Amino acid sequence: MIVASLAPSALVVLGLLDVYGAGTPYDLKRWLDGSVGYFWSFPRAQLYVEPQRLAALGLVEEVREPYGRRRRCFSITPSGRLTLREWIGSDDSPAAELRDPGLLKLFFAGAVDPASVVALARANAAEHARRLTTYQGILHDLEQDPSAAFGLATLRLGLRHEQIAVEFWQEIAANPPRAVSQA
Amino acid sequence: MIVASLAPSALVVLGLLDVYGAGTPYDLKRWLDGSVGYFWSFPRAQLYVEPQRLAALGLVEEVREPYGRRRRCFSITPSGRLTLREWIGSDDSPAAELRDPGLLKLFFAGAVDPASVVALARANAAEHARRLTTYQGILHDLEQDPSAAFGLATLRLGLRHEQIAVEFWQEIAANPPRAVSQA
DNA sequence: TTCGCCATGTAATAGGTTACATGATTGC
DNA sequence: GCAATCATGTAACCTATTACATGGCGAA
Repeated sequence: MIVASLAPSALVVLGLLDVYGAGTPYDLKRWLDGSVGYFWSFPRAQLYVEPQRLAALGLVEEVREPYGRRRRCFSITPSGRLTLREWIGSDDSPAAELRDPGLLKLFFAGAVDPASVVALARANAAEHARRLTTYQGILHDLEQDPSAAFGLATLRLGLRHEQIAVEFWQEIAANPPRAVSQA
Repeated sequence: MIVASLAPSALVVLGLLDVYGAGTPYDLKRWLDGSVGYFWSFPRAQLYVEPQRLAALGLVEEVREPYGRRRRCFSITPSGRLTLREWIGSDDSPAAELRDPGLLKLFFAGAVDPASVVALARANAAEHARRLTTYQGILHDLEQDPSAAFGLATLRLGLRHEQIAVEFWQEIAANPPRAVSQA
């Protein structure tokens, strides 16, 4: 049950190597930024450390260029594939979390003036609209690609999510909540 | 610009003390679990460490029971209130992230058998349905409370979000994606 | 009055983030 | 051949999480 000891970011690395094939930390970064990074990001430095941890566990294999840059190139091992599938099949699953700083601000916005609330809402509406546009672009690309069925599925949830976020913040901007202190 | 040096969880603590008043780490835990914890959680131990960091910065004040349990009770200072408002008004805002382990699994599920995908989808649909019910209960409570306008607003986004998540996973369960490998 | 749960705290560790430092490539 | 950008790596620091250890309090 090695899977229990792995943090989500480790599984992300494993999954990326499984889906996209072998790659350097920089490849991983690009793959991450263009896919799951939209809902589960972490900084680049992780992508140098994490594969080495996985290599120590035998879940990925490191091949280093013998000369020149001596770049590290990682690939998933059979044992790594097994672990990845074990994780996908396991019914352990921590609850999903939204992790939205804007929403956090809104929750605590009872004590700021309404104009600031409106500004907050407008900024968030714009940000989510931008994200929505990005997703529509990706949708267009992925629809061409029959091997991208799973990426497409996750993207569709992202799209709906951004749509309701845009609506939500527009409503807040149009009609900001007013805290009425209890008498 | 002290606000720039504060992690989101620090602001959460500050916000909770602002909204709910003075409290012990355990109070903070209960408040967190019943409100923003649904979309921005962290473990209890943080709630012992974080307030002390904030106290060192002068943003909260610690009063310790002189005898008995010698519990720490924290309250927000005027400087803390200022910082909180500064943060809410600031236009720095990292992008929202979904942080959904189930979605992560789905993204990488191209290589597992369809039955596992269906199981994953059913489990997630059930989990989100449960969460939806929880939110509806909270909605019922908050609607009575005129001072809860901002909590109510964030809750409404949570509700819509859970609704689309339930629909999404039901659709996946009914019609799981099939990866067609490229020829 | 003792058992069990709620509450409280801390220490050690693992994980994530920032910051620094430098090396290759490509376009001009 | 030089500048700009892309790419690579590491180390220090800070944050978050787990694990441990204990204390009080209420119900049987």
